[in-house]
Amino acid sequence: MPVIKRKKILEAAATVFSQKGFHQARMDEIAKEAGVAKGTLYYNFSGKSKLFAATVTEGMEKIIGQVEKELESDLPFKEHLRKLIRSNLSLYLKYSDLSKIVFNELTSGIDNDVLEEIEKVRLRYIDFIADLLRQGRERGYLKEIDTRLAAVGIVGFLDNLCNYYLKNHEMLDQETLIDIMFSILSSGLLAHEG
Amino acid sequence: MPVIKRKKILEAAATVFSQKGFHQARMDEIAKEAGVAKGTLYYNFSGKSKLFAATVTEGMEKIIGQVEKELESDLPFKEHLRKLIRSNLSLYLKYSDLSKIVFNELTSGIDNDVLEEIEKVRLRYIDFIADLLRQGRERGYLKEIDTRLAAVGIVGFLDNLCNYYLKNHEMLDQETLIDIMFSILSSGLLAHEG
Amino acid sequence: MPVIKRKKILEAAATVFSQKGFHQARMDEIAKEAGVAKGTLYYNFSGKSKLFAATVTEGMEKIIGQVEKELESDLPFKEHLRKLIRSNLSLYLKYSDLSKIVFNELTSGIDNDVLEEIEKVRLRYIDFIADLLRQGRERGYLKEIDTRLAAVGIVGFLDNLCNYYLKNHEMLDQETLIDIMFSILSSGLLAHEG
Amino acid sequence: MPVIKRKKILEAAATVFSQKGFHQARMDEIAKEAGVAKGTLYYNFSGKSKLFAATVTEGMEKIIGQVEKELESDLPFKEHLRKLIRSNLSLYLKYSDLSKIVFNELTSGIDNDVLEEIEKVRLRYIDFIADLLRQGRERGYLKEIDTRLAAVGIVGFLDNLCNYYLKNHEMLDQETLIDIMFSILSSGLLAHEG
DNA sequence: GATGAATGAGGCTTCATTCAT
DNA sequence: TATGAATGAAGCCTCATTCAT
Repeated sequence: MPVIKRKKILEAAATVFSQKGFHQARMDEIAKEAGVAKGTLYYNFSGKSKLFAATVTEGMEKIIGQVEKELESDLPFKEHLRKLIRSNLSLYLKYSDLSKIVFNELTSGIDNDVLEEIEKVRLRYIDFIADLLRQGRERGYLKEIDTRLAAVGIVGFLDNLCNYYLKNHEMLDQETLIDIMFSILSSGLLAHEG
Repeated sequence: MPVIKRKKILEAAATVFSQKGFHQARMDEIAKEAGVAKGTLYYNFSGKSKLFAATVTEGMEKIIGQVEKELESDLPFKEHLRKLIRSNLSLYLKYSDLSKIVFNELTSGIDNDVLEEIEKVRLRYIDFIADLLRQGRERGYLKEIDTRLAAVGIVGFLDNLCNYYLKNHEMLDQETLIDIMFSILSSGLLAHEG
Repeated sequence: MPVIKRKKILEAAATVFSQKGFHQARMDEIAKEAGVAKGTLYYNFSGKSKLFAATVTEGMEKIIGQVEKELESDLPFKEHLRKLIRSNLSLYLKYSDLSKIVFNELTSGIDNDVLEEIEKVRLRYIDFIADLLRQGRERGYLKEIDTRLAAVGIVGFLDNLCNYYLKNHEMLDQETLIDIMFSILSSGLLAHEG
Repeated sequence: MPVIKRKKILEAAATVFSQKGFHQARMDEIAKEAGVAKGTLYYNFSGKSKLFAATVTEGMEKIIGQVEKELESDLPFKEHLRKLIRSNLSLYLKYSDLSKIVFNELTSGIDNDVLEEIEKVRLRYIDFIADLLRQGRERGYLKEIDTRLAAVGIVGFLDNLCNYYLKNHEMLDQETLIDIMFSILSSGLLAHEG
């Protein structure tokens, strides 16, 4: 009920989980970060796994929602693609904590049902992109390829590069990065197709 | 000296680490899997982190070596790219244990020097690909792009798709997957360039 | 807060540490002796070394406090000296556990900061005695000697004899022992000085 | 048989045991210090405890022998006492390693038979001093006191001060220390006896 | 005689979870 | 609702000892 306290906890959890990863994150630390007693975590969430699941899903839902919103407009497909890349990058940087969890913390040792829940969020994002591609394909802008597979590849491609940028941002201009990502994804690596 | 015992341990470690992840892997289990006493692990490696590091680096060196060997021939660049994709996939499937570690287990909580060692292996692979691209670019087959960045993106792209294939291989033909990966990487998503 | 539980733990620790010494004392055994779970030890003290330090310092503070109290009165110096000897003996016997630790367990292998803390308590006792001597010297009852050094010697003298008495008390009357200790310390070994 | 190897091991053991104490000394380290393989320790001594016992007893026998030799002459008792003090100090400083063991490492956790063996050496030294005193007493130089008890006290007195000197030798002249020790032991603390 | 790789019992410590208040 | 003291299972690691060579 006290939605504020729940939010405080989830924010603290996001911070700690992303800094330490699931297994290294300590309930103690999350409680301290949230400014509540450890018991309170258990009063609001049934255990560590469930707190983790809530953190990830609620966080990701918010992010996906933002990407969707930013892509609502009715632009030509190429612009859509560029915008997706830009949004993905800026949100990755903004919520790098959460992103790292979703894309790197899928190791086992987490309750299976929790893992599945997280996988579901991942898939929601992939399907959202697949949908984007499908729309483009239906209008003829896109090759005739399996859009789900393409989306999987794109997410890996973007994720790896965003992560690389995060670690090396001093050596790399953001717009340049976006240009490169767009160039490869739209027309590939080869010098000229023909 | 008994290189065989060392190898047995590293193989067992690769199995367990990839199944459980670093933090959930138990030294007990690795010892049992290797058929040695727990103390033997510590006699040969100074601790869990170091065993992990050895597992990953020695394993990856082997894999990278294999990819390099398979790509030694003097094919046209497009064929080289296709071969890279094919090798990457087959080795990913063959050594999926190790691959999962390197690409997913870079969470914190591992000794920093170990993490750096692993990162070094990752970079070796990326630089190997970047080199491949540079050769292609120098002969004019490739766009004028930052080859390091392209390599980072490609690795993420391939890794995500290989991993997806691993989980869904019943729904997907291997050659089809290779075709799609090649198509996107070589000429992008767009229907026609120009 | 539950000062009672803390006290229970410290008492159990004093017992076990003095019976087994620092390195041979087992946290398991201390917990059992205290009637708490092993985790409770760690909830109240950050580790074995810190528990040891607390046991020693808190125990010794109490003992030193008692000696000081018993010597508060304004007796002539010779009576003071005799009283010191008597108090030292009776407290050594009463808290032989603790005494053995402080005077015999200063071996290495204990955290250095803990060793220093213990050394500090030892010095407090030595300085207390040195002070006693200084007062006597100022009033002319005592030789003109370095009181700190004398105190160090006295403590060793008393400690060794108390310990000897502890092991051989059936062969030795307590008052006789006090007389001997007093005799040597006050007028030395020689038959007649002059 | 190879008395040289045995000696090398015992010297290494003395070094390591005195630096680390019995429980913290590692057989590995002793072997390394001695320049032999670990198995060789077990080939020559049946275990850690026995090696410790041999180290202490053989070492102490040597030291006691030296003190006895230095006191062989037929000096007046007072000179004898002063010489004892001087020898005790110089040997303590020379073999501080061993001394620390004998006087501080009598914690339990060592095999009981080994402890008894060490205690026996301690007593030999105490009895040697008691003998010295008895001779003096018989010639009328000494008070009519229990010489065994006096010896126990003297050993504690000297040991504590030697140890103090060892830690604070920069602040203290050796001859001054000997004077003080002699003064207190011979004529006590009081200003004038009468 | 000598070696050192291998062992495994046993220690310290962590931390998710519980529950009386 | 909220707390935080208490728990104890479980993990990493050490090291004296053994034994095949």
